[in-house]
Amino acid sequence: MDLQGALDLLKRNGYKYTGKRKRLVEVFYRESRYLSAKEVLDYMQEDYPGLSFDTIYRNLALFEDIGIVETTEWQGERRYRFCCGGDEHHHHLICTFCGKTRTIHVCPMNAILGKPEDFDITGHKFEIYGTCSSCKTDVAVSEM
Amino acid sequence: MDLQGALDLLKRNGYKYTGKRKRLVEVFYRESRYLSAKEVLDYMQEDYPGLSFDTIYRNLALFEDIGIVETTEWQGERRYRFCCGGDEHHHHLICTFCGKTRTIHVCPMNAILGKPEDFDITGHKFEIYGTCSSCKTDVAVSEM
DNA sequence: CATTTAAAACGTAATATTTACGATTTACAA
DNA sequence: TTGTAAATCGTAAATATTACGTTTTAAATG
Repeated sequence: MDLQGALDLLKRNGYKYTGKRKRLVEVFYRESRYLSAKEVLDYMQEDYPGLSFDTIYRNLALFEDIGIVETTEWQGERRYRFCCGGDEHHHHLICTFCGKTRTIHVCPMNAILGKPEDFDITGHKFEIYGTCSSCKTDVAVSEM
Repeated sequence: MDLQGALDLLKRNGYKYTGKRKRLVEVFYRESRYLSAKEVLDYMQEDYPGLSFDTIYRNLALFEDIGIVETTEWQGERRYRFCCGGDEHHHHLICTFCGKTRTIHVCPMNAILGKPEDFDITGHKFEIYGTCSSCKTDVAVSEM
C-alpha cells in the first residue's frame, strides 16, 4: 500500500476526499507504525486544532473497513497502522514502546495440520512483542 | 493447576486466605474458560452481593502475578482463565462467544530461526479464534 | 456558476472498562 | 485476646470508545 493507493481506495469506494482524510492517510504513511487513537489525534491536531475523537474513530473504522489500515490491540488499547505488505498475509514483530514493526512472513497456521473438529476458525493472531534498538537506547538513557 | 494447588499458592506466598479468594479460585476452577472481569463479578455476586470491582480487579491482578490465572485480551476486554497445562508453554484455540479453549501444544516461536537483530523479545501471542460447536448451535438457533 | 444533497465533521454527552483512595473490617500471628 | 498488616468497602476518578442531533462541506448535477 502506498499513499496514492490509499487515496484511490477512498475515491474508488465513493467516500469524500477531504483534507482531513488526506492528512490522516499521510500521518499513517509517514509514521508507518502502530498508533493509538490518542496518538493519531495528537498528530492531526497539529493541523486541525479542536478535531474531535468522533472524527478520528469514525475514520479509523472506515480506513480499517476499506483496508487502508490494519489493526491490533495491546496494553488495553486498539492500535492502527498503514497496511503493509500489500495483500500478502503476514505477521509482526512489534516494539511496544514506539509501535514500529518488522514483518514476519511465516504464518503458524500453515503448521496446523487440518481443521480442528467442532470448531469454526474465524481468525488468528500471532505477534511477537519486544523493544526495538532505538527504544532500548532510550530506556537505558532514561535510567541513568 | 488444580484447586488445591491454587489455594496453596496463595498460602505459600503469604497472602491471606479469605472466603472471597477461595470462592474466586473455585469460580475459575469450575468454569475453566476465559472470563471477563464483569463475568467474574457476576459469578461472585451470587455469593457476595455488593462485592466491588475493586476487589475483583485487585485479586485478578494478584492471581495473575502468582500464576493462578493466565490472561489475554480480545474485543477490547481483558480476560482471565484458570492456568491450564501446568508449567508447560502452550497456546489456545479460543471460542470468542463463551471463552472456552482448546490447548495447542505447538509454538510458532520454535520455527523462528535465531534471534532477530536489534530487537529484544519480551513476549509473544499466538491465538486462534472461532466458534465452538455448542456456541455455533446457539447462534443458529437464535437466528431462527 | 448556482443548487442540491448525501456525507463528514462538530460539539457534546453517554457508556464501558479499569484504576485509585480514604475509611472500615478482617485474618492471622504473637 | 490483642495488635497489625492486609483485605475489602464504598465511592469516585481516569481512560478508551461510541453515540447523536446539528451544522458544515465536498462534489455531482443542471
